[in-house]
Amino acid sequence: MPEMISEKIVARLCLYRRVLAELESSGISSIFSHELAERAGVSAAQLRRDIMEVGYAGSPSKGYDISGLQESITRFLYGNCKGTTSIIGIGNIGRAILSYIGRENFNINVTACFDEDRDKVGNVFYGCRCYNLNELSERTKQYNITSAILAVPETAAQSVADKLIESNIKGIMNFAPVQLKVPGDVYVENINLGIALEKVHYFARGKEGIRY
Amino acid sequence: MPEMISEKIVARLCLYRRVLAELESSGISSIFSHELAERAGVSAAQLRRDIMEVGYAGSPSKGYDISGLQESITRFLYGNCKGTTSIIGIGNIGRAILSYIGRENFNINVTACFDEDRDKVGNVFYGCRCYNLNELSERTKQYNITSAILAVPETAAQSVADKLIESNIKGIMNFAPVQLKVPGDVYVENINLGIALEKVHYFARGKEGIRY
DNA sequence: ATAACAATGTTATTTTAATAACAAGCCAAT
DNA sequence: ATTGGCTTGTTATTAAAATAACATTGTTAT
Repeated sequence: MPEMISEKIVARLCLYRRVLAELESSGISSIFSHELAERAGVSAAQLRRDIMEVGYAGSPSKGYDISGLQESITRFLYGNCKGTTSIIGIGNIGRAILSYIGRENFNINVTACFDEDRDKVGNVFYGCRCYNLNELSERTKQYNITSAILAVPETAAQSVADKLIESNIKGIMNFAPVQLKVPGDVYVENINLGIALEKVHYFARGKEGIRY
Repeated sequence: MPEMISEKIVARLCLYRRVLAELESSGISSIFSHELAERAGVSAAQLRRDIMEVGYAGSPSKGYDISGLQESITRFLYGNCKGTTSIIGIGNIGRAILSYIGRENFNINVTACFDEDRDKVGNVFYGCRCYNLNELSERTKQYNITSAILAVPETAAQSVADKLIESNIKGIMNFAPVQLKVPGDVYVENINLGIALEKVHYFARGKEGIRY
């Protein structure tokens, strides 16, 4: 990957890829920028500018070839390597995301999951074996896992993150409402559902000047 | 609320409020902008600019009064009305967020939840009674609910959203990977966990030029 | 063949967000 | 008392993102 691209563009490329996959399975073979843009909920200009980044060329008459563009975006996002990740903490959120990822196809495989609850260790959740948390480093290296989904309680988040980083993980999807301290080469995506809900409430109240 | 503020600022204000609540419960009474900023993971300049929006004034010598600032942000975000929301779909994600919201205190109360599974209807999940989905409009109006958490399967998302809008809901937190079509006065916050995971994978791979 | 059209790829402009800069204010130390 | 060194609140600057504009290209119809 030559140079890094902005988070927003990456997120939208993932979105386009998903829309393209749906379109492909419905039998369409090509699509114009404005149509694809509408389905993705973005403007046509923005979509074209994003696709410029991956370097795929459509045709002025046919638009974009769906399978070709899809493949091109996939190569851009994933290169040669397929994704391997793990989930730490098989509580409500851990299980929710596991069921979600298992169902859909993201080119990302949840290779292992971890918990310290003895009732969970050894079981298989949605096709994914649960290991004891104290095997975290060992298994992470063994399976060459490079990112992790952190779904442990707030109090444990930083110490587990530290172990992950020791095990050479470079990306963390963090569900704990804590600002993790990580080295500069580790990417953290914070998912804070509480804050998202507060946002919804704020704009539900205020949009269009509605008062109650 | 005089005029609308950007989504990003709102999200950060929610974050500050949470950090302030933690600080308050640990007995500290005032804090400087750079300290609060560090705990929230933002720059001091940005924090001060954000706080400017809510119109709270700190002191150059003491910094911000923690309870005062907290109260001020709360009033800005919530006004006089406390939040009432509902969850539609008590599957894995629905339960996860319900347990999450129940545990923490966001000034937002999950007043009702809905599902069409007869085994769930009538039960109480994390303190929240589950109603039949066909009572959605009725209950939403009855309890004066103004936002909703949409955690139903992709295929049902749009039709449920339509019912919500009919019931006068103005904010939706949408977990379904679909671009909902809603009127302009309805705010939608899309939570797409699959895309978030793909982002993590991309940056885990690319940051600092690491290749494998 | 060629003119007209429509969509692309890319550059230019505008808008928005983040950073930095700095005057004003307050306290402590002298 | 007054200077110095902090902070804050706000304005100015820079950077980033989104939008719009447009020249180019390929296709279709005449």
